[in-house]
Amino acid sequence: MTLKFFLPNKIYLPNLNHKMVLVGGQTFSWELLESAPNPNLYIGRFADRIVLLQIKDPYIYWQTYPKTNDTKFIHTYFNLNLNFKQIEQIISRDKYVAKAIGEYKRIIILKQPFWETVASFITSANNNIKRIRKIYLNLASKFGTAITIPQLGKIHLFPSLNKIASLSIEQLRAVGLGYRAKYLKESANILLSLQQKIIKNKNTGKARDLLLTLPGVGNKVADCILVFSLGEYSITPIDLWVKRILTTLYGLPKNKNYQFYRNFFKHKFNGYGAFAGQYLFEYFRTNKAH
DNA sequence: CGCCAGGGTGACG
DNA sequence: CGTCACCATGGC
Repeated sequence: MTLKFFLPNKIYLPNLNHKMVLVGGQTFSWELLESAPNPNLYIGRFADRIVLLQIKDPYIYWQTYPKTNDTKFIHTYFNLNLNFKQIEQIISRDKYVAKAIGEYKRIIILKQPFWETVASFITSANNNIKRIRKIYLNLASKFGTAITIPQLGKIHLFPSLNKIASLSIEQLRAVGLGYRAKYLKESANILLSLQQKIIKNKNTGKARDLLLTLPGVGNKVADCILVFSLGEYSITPIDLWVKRILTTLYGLPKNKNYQFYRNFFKHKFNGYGAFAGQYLFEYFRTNKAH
């Protein structure tokens, strides 16, 4: 069958590296609909909505379901209040970041819904990007409420916080979570009463301490939630790849603790270490250039 | 077949 | 505070 999508809304977001941003390492909510004749058509699954995107540089055409034309969600999600060009100028003071910016299209940091981000990065521990995305999709398919999308039929939302909290560990294991099933279940239970408090304290520094009380959330996952959901752009989550970059390219010693590497970015990029880190992560993960 | 993946936990010093 | 075995799963 032939799919013809007429997505009635558009935002101006020139030069976007949609592949690295939407199906890279910062979100696991998107799937490229490769079977459709329309190129660069993505579907995103969230707890409250399904989103269709079609990238036609410099615009992104979009629609939300079941609430249509949800401009507020799209503008928040793509962080359109930020001046990306200015941020890129600031972080370009570093030669490796400048090189990445020069060779790749624009990588932005999304502002993702809180619960989906927590669930994604609890899943991410000692895991790989392809499988994290698959588990996210499995969670939606098995436990998410289905809604009807024109031409696509029934599409499952990502399961809500309440839904995951109501499931058994055995049910969660069935989607491939492995030992992380227990962490996701227990964290969901805690978040039933803690979520609003964390979001309310997102700019105080207390949010991080609260996140660290969740099972399956350590230093790195907490930083990912702060950066990819709570708008904290001064820090950089230090994962295996970023540490590899810091020790090989920048010559930092290998046997330091998490805070040591984290502070390196915090003091170097004038409040935008998160963007610098994201460029380096995507650039060197893709290139495998040491 | 072994190795690795956007790490965290718990036990032990 | 630092180290280290262990943790499920699947792609390669």
